[in-house]
Amino acid sequence: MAKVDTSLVAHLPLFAGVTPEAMDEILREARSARYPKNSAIFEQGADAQSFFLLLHGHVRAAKTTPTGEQIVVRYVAPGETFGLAMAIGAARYPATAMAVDDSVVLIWPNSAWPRLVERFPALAANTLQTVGTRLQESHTRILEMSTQQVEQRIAHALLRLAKQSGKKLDHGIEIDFPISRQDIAQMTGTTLHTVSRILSAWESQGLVESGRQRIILRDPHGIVVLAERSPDSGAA
Amino acid sequence: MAKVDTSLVAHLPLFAGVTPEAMDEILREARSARYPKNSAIFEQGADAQSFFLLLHGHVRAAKTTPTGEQIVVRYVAPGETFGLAMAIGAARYPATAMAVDDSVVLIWPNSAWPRLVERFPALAANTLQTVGTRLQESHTRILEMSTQQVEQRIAHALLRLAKQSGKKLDHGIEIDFPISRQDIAQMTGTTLHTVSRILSAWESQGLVESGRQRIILRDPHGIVVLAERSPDSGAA
DNA sequence: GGCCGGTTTTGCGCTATCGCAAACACCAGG
DNA sequence: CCTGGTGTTTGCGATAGCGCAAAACCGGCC
Repeated sequence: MAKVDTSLVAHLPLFAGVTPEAMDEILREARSARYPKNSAIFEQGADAQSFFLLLHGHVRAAKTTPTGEQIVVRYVAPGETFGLAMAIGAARYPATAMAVDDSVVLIWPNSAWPRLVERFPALAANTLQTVGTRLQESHTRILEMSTQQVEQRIAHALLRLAKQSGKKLDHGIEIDFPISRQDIAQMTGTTLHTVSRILSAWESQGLVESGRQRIILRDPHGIVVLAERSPDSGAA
Repeated sequence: MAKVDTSLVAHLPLFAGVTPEAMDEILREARSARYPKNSAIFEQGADAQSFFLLLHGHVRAAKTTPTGEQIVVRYVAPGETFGLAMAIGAARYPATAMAVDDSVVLIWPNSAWPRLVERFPALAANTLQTVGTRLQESHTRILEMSTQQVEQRIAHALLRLAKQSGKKLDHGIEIDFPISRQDIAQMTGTTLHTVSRILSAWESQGLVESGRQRIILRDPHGIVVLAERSPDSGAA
């Protein structure tokens, strides 16, 4: 089994307050694995047997309805945990995780969690913090879906993606993994058609530049303005 | 300070795995307080100084936008915790909590949390579980808002309220606290007008009976059917 | 270098739902 | 018993965004 370099992950929020020796012990329980682009890491409804820490790449967590519609729960960036089903008391994964880029993850068996938490209570506290933050983000998303129109929701979604996984360019910010109109629609509760229309409009205003599964925010500040615009103060 | 009876709260999920002596110690750090109907317990944005456990009554947690719109994050039922801002690493309350009925709560100062968690690690684990469950519920809500129409969302919302806080009647289930059309609108991302129209329609079909801040599900199963109906399979 | 499949764009009608406004009902208080 | 006020019902446009369908595009692969 590949040895994981402690220094690469010790600074992550998950391990705040954990000593280097403890890190060794924690990492000894993990194995690492590589998932190629577009491969599934786990499926919604499957027995939750492991939890994960993303080292490289990007992972999309999506939830599917009985009728087949999907929403994107979130995009996982390097350094973030995912698949914490058992930590929160679920026997099955509530969503599907798929690598949207070639990705490398650390994998712990669920059985290790109770032992780790007992030896390193900071892990539970850190995880609680993380999950709490995600809960708040979910509430914010609900608030947006309830009170804002599609254009504003898309603006917020892109800004968040840019902050989380944006690559600074000379002029603008590029979202650093492949993302389609459909994906954005599934993040904002709309359809790919509407997303396409809005991005086209933005492109003609010089706010963004985009193509096949690729988006560059050319005028982030202009998009912030859009995002905060009240529903009626529309354009001419 | 009023002494809290251990036996009343020891069975709650929050205290799973905590010994009776430990319970004493935990409860010694709390005080209890009574909030009359329609009084605020804490306000969104205020310094988070305490966390809460609801003993009696019902509390509404709501989030407000800069422009004044509100959504209901959740209704808190007896036995549930709320205002856990600090446990999840927030310095300020992300929502406003208001008693919708005369309510009694236990209050711990935030400063007690680190100490309690250190002495009773089960608390952190239990809280993680709770927060995780709420996170999943939030995702479900986002999924519903993204994929279902208003009527189905209202159906789901009422069914959840009935499960959480329903009082069984001879014929039907009554939601056991005052709730307005506006409240339901704020739970489902619609307007009180639309809620009113839909409830009126349901009433004429004998599915519900409702009045001023009062709702009785007369045919819960019929509402389940509505909730699960696919978007197009509409009525005649 | 041409072909294939997924992605994006765009037109067009449709409708669920909003938004406003007015009329009502009901409970609480005096 | 009357009255004020909050919550509810309902009518009637207005419209944002959906849904379908078709065409254009783009990139990688053979």
